[in-house]
Amino acid sequence: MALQESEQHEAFRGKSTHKVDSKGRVSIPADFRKILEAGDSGREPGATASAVIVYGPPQQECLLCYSLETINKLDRLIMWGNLPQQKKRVFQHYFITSSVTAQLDPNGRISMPADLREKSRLDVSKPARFAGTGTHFEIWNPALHDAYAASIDEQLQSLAGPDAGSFNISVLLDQELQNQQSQTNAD
Amino acid sequence: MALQESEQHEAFRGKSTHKVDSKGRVSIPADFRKILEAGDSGREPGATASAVIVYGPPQQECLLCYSLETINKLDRLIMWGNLPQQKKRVFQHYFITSSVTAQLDPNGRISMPADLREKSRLDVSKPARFAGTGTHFEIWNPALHDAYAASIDEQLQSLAGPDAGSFNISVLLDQELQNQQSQTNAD
DNA sequence: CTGAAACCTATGACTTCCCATATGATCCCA
DNA sequence: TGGGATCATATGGGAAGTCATAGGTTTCAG
Repeated sequence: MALQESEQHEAFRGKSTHKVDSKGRVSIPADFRKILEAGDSGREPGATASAVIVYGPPQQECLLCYSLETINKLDRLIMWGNLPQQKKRVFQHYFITSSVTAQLDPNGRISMPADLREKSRLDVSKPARFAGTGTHFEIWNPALHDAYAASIDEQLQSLAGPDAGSFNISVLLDQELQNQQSQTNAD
Repeated sequence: MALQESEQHEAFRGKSTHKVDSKGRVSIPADFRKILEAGDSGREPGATASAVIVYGPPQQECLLCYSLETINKLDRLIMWGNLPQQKKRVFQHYFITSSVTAQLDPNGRISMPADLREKSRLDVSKPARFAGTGTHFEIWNPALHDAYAASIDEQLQSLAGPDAGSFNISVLLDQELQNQQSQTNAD
């Protein structure tokens, strides 16, 4: 796989909530900003960093934000990679056609025009939730993201099993690591 | 007498209690700190180490703390590993989205913002319990950790059986080791 | 002439940085 | 062996800086 650990900058991690102001602008969390800056090294000295915002499919009511570095890798994979035609066309449509490049203003904000706000169900003068997911981060309507988080909690319950009295999520993860380990050893 | 002196600083071990100060900062136990430093080898010379704090699921009222080295392994597993979609989403949500990177201050403290303190039911100017659990360590409200310890005692009773007058936990472990042994031999 | 977008500055809240002090453990030398 | 010196650690607080947010002003297109 092309996106590998070697050149990987720090991952987008953590979540926070920021208000969309009356003009539709919103601050990017400072630590995300730093990753975007590191991933846009070719910009003019003194210029602010850019990010690429992907609208995503209709069912998914949030925006996906990538650093330039990461989106360039994806672009290359989509354009020149050895993908099946159908996947290629789908990825092309979402990651290239249905996306915009947004440059941060000097205060570290991006301005979200009406269609972007509509897509993510965000309103002027209302809060927006930023959620880091490693390779990229997402912008959500806080209520929708809370609902998503609740569904994750339920899924965790079912993964943990019925007899999990005071179970610990790291136990699940340790199990998974053991599986990987034994698979690797079996190879 | 020394057990296995060679790789002693691999595992987080032991417990201790430190006060959260009026600004929400708390000292990391010195031996945990050393492990975090060893697990953050890529940092600038002279810079302090970082750790990643995971909020964990709602039922679990404590914080999970990982070294960068360990969390990077987890990140890679989650982002590019061959996990079932559901597990991938659950782990991504907890270990990446519901986590923060915390850099230690020059005195070896981390600062816990209000939401972190809320999650772990810790208060400003009150003590916090640190508990090493091998791969990571946990930060607890001392009273909750005492309750947890009591529940472990009960579980031990039920494992030991009703006739356990003056029984010893090492007996249980020895049984387990025997099981492992005979399984290995059977292969 | 109007509305949207870009630009600049200001401010309060909060976080980080730096230095100071207390307390205990370890070491060393008489 | 005792007693002081030295170091590591835990804790406290003031000052400086960062960040999110709120304005206002300018620019340009339609």
